[in-house]
Amino acid sequence: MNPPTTNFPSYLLPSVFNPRYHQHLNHLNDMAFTHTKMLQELIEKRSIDSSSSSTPSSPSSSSISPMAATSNDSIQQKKRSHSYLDNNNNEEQQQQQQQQQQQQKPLIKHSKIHDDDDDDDDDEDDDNHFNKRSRKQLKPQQLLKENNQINDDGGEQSSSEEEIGEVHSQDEKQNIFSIPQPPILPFSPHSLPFLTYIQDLARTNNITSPISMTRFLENLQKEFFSPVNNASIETKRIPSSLPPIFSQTIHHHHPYISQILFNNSFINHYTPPPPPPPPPPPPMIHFGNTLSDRTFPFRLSTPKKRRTKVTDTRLSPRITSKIISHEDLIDDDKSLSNHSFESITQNHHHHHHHHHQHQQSTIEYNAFQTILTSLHLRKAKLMFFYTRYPSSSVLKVYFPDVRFNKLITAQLVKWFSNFREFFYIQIEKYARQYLAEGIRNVEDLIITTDSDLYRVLNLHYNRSNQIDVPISFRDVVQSTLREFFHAIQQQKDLEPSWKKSIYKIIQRLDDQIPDFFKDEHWMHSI
DNA sequence: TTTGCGCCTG
DNA sequence: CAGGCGCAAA
Repeated sequence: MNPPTTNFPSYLLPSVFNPRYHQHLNHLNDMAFTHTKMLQELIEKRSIDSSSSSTPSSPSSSSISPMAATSNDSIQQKKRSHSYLDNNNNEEQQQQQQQQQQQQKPLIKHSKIHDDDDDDDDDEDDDNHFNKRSRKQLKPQQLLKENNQINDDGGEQSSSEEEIGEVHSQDEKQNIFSIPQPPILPFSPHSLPFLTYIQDLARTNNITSPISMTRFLENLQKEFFSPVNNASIETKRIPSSLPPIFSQTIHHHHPYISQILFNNSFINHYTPPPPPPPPPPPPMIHFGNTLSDRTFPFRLSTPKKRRTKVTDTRLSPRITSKIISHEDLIDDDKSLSNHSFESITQNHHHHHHHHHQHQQSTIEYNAFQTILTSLHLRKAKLMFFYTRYPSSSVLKVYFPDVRFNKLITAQLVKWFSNFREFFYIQIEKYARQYLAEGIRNVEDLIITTDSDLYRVLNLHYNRSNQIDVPISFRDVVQSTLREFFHAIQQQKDLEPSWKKSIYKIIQRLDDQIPDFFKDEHWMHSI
């Protein structure tokens, strides 16, 4: 099993031509620059500190409350029953009935005949849809049965276990010597905040003792690896052969550092990746050997249990199950910046008044949100007035205070998916309603800001009603309504995925999101 | 085989 | 809103 050095795996070749690959590389590049710089500074600082200041007196091994302070402010989950009138089959019967029972709804505009004003949420069953059958329209595929989901997980776990498994064989690197300095790396502008963030962290936490440094770096490491959006896939392929040029810096240092440095070179030179060696990953190795870290139980042998509930919002599409299997990666993704460093200080029995200071600085760090708050949710809802189908890149731009990782991105995407779902369901409901009322032409469907449909939508995406709903949204609603109306009228809804075409049309109606959405101050004002 | 998306459910 | 699931494009 000698690792071939010259020919790189063929499966990597096609990906080079993938646009996303370049995009990904760019991002990885930025990350690598930042990490390199940060870690170099940290290393310097550590060497200085550890040499000058003797080891801290109190090992304080016991009683580390890992993160007892997980706040669970759960976002209020309101459940509403979306009833769903689906009266496609017997149009005649229904029309008769419905007209009898609710012929009073005259036109689209100003149809607040609804006895009530308050029950915006559940007004969906105002009209009796006796035929409300389950939403599930039998898909043709369902004939294929679902008996085989056993094999499903079998392939999953096998596929991606080593996201960070590349740490290994530092022996190779140790053999080399004599390289002066790591290359000066261009500084990525948008990584600046993160860098300062780390610097502040180290400074504020008074990283003077080796042990605290160790923990600091460990946390750092986890923080780095977890958020690597999409990057980990590539990263894990990076082989062990480390260019000599970096060896001095990293030699006898934490594997992560060498990894970062190597990534850097990899990205910079676009070196074709050598074959991926099967790295038996010791996920986290102690930082030096002189340290008394043998004693600290931090999380070297955590039993890897999957977290049941995270602080607040969380989501995991199927990928999560994979990621979670390496859970240490994302484990404290959300709480890391908040709690872990606090716990460090606490571990030293320094429950002093400094605590207050630490908390304050913690708040500052949160300039980089690692979780999505209810504020973000509201903001996302408002963005929905402009964009129904935001790309992930757009989301990144308009949530500058959020440090994106796979889960965050997935969660945001899921939010908009849910927004759309509600949006379309409401519109479909009204379309059927209007159709049942006897409206014939789509031209008669006119949405105003007073329309019930519009009001319902506005209520859900703009509760406080304190924001500016763009006029364009009205047009979108109207267009969507007409599309649904027309489709239903043409009995298109009997076809399997008849909504698909509508979605495509609506997708083109996305507007530009105003820039003030990027302003954090503005966000906090809503 | 791996992502992304839509549907459904709680 | 979040989790799960299945299909299908990549």
